[in-house]
Amino acid sequence: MSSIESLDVSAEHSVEPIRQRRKEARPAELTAAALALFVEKGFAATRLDDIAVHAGVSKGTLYLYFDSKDALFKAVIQEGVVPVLDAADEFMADFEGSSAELMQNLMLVWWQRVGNTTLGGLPKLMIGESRNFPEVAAYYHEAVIERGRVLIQRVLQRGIDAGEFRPLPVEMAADVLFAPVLMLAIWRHSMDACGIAARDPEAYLKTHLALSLDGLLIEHNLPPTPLASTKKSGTSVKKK
Amino acid sequence: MSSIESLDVSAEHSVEPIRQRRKEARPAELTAAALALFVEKGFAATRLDDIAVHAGVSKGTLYLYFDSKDALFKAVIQEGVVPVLDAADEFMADFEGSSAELMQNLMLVWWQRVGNTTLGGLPKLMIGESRNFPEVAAYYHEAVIERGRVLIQRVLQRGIDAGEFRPLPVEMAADVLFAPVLMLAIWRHSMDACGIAARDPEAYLKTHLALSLDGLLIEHNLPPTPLASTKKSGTSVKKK
Amino acid sequence: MSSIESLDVSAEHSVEPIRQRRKEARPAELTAAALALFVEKGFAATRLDDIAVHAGVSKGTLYLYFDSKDALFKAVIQEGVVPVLDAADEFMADFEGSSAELMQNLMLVWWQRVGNTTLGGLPKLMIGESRNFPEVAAYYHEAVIERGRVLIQRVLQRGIDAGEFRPLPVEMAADVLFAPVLMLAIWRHSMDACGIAARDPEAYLKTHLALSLDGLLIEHNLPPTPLASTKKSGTSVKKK
Amino acid sequence: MSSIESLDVSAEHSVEPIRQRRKEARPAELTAAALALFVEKGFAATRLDDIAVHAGVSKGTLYLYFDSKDALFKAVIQEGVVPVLDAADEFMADFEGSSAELMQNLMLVWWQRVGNTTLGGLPKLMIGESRNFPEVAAYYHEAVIERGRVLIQRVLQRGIDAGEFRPLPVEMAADVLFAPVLMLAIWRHSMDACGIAARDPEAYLKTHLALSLDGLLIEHNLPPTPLASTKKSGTSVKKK
DNA sequence: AATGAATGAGTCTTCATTCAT
DNA sequence: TATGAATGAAGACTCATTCAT
Repeated sequence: MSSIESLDVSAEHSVEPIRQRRKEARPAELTAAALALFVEKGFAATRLDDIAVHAGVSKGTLYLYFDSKDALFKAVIQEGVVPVLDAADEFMADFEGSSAELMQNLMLVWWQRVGNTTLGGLPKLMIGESRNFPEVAAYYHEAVIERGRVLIQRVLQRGIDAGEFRPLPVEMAADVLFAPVLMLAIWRHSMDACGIAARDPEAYLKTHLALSLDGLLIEHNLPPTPLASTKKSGTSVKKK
Repeated sequence: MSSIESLDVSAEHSVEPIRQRRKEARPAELTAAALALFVEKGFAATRLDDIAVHAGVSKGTLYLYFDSKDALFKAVIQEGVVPVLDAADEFMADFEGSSAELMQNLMLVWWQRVGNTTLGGLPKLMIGESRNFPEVAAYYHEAVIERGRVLIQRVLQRGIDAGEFRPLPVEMAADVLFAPVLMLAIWRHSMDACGIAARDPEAYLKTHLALSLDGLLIEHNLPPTPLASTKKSGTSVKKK
Repeated sequence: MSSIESLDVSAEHSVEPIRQRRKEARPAELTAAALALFVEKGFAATRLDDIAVHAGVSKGTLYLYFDSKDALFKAVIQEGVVPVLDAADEFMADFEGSSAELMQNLMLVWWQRVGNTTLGGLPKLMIGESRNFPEVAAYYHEAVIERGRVLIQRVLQRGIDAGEFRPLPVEMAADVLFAPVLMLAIWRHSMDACGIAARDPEAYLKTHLALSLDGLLIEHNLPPTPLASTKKSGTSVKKK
Repeated sequence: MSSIESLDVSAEHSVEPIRQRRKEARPAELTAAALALFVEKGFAATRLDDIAVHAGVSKGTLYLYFDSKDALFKAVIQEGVVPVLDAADEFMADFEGSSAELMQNLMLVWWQRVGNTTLGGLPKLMIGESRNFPEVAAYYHEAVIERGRVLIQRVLQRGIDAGEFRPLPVEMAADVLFAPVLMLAIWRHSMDACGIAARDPEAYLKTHLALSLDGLLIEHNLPPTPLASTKKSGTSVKKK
């Protein structure tokens, strides 16, 4: 289901002798180099030569591990996806505390463990290449995006069920809430990288959370009905 | 200052013979075709041949109007930026009503006039190519991003001054607030275009606005102090 | 006999109204511009665009007078050849004086009227393009080179017959004698034109004539037999 | 000073495995093929494809050794210059005999070792391309032409000092004396190559030498003053 | 397993040539 | 007659891919 055409690049985490360790590490070194360059220049503009140099091997060596440039791209995504999934699973196992805190932790942790790492380039990469690699995009969507969405949706539902959050269309709200965090990661690998600095990430995230939790308005005039049905409530008329 | 090398692509809408009309319209036709393909495939993966076919001209014709593929890219951004600036200027001239309504209008109008049009692809394009075209990125940043930011910041400040919005670090908040709208446009030209549908844009924006205005929490415990210092919220009851 | 394929570019020297004068002058203006650029850059490296600009017309106009770039080249050679032939015919009609003076005049006049003018570029041009335009080369050879050779040969024979010059294989000697003059013209359009100055032309020619007439040696030990049969005489052993 | 950008084409004739031998020989094979075609068609009219075929490699291989067509041209000149310099140095080391014989040897050897070989095409090539490659022309001038000139000048001076040659402006005379030899090489690669045969080289050179040494005139009337002032000669009788 | 020389299909770019006006 | 916009075949150059070592 969630496997691209060729999953033969899967990393088998067996316990082999030390001498083999290096050999086994090779593919990961290659995909790491490829990821960095794909994120920087885009898939088409990245030369295999550069990747090889970046990884400290010869160009021919790439073909010992990957059938083609396309296959390398797929492997890059695949390898990048795995740790994200691991991190996601690890999370939310048994969190005690308010849903607001949970939400806050979720975002901060994502930023620290994913967004602010090399993997933070994946969203930019997939955004740029999804139309050129629809199958990979589908895989990424299913394996990462959808899972991430569900995760946030669960947090939202948790808050709603606990009477902490207002009733909301969780599917929509989840996307809206994650967008600023995604943009932070995207920015870091685009504008940011060419001298146009973004806001301070920590403060940015803090603002995002505060805004999301409390909203802009000082005086709220919220109806008890769920948001989905409140057509005109968004621009609620204040008493003035 | 904020103009790339050649700004001579200005379209003077004089009343000339039909054949001249065509000649003058050519560059715009070419950049339109180029924009569509650059957004779809990325700069490097787009062949000039395809652009030419898309525009209904021969390959050589492109070189009558643009010195190189790079120059064409720059022109695409430049041409795309102009209408956005025009729309921005036109906006916020004299709006009567609450700042919340103003904010809502701003986003809806941007979506209808920019995000949901061909120009909506520009953010995706610039995100993907900024590191390959730093000067163009700088121009785009200055001419579009910064102006857009300031616009939102002004709306926020307007609301704060009127006692409608809570005091906020407007610079941060502006970026946070625009991120979901940007992501909507980005999504439309990436995942969306390869079958992975996003949420319904209208509903998505509505949720975003509702969330931004009222926040997630049912019970707000907001201190009168600026947002940056509000750490542990979520327990006490708002006056209502 | 001495016509290239298409001789339809021949200039008809009729006496037409002034308004036509311009029209008639066109081809000559075009070939003049072409000659200058062909000599400067070579045939292949010269763009018709440049020629048109140089001649102050549009590119399309060239095709009103010449069928193709090749045809233009042929016309350039043809036009260049005519005045040279005229000058040659005019010369040597009835010269009174020593053959040495005649030879001297021949060379000086050629330099002044041909070598040192725009036409002086023809040798360089033909040398560079002869293998790409064998027919043109053949025409040029027959119409110019061979006639020039014969001219010099006649001067030599005149001197020999008058007992002024030693008996020599006139065919060989003619070529040898004209080589330095040709090199002077060639140099002027190659090295000379890029800052590497040749010797002063006048002094150079003077040296050439003196050398040709009197030779290097102080003490000559010439046998009365013609040069062709004097195998070892060139390195005549001086008594010492 | 007199080296173009890259002089790293030096061929180190070490004793390496066969495959390495080939790798090292490649650049020379490529420049050899390029020289042949550049001389034949000129730089602009020669296609890299043809050079590749001529050298028995693929088009891409050329780019393994040379950055561009221009770089290949430079290398061709550079490689061609080296053996000429070597031959020149080797020459005139310790020659015993008359200066006339020395001059004769110089010309014959040049013809046999340079003019009549592939390298004989260099003059034609440089004449045709000097204005398109001024820096290369400057290098060629300094490294080859100027050195050749000096060589001949030294021979002339040697003869003058020994009382064998008349006092002459050696700089002028050297150029004049070498011109016919150069023309012989130029001719061989231009007219000659398209069916218009030149004179027999050996006989041509012999005539050149005889003429240069003894002059045309039977009766010399040479004043003891330097050649530059001998205007009207040809009447009085030499002592014998 | 690793290399890097060699390949050639693919892309950008140029420019001789055409043609509607 | 003259123009210059448009064309497309041709050529320089790149780079993913192969393969002998």
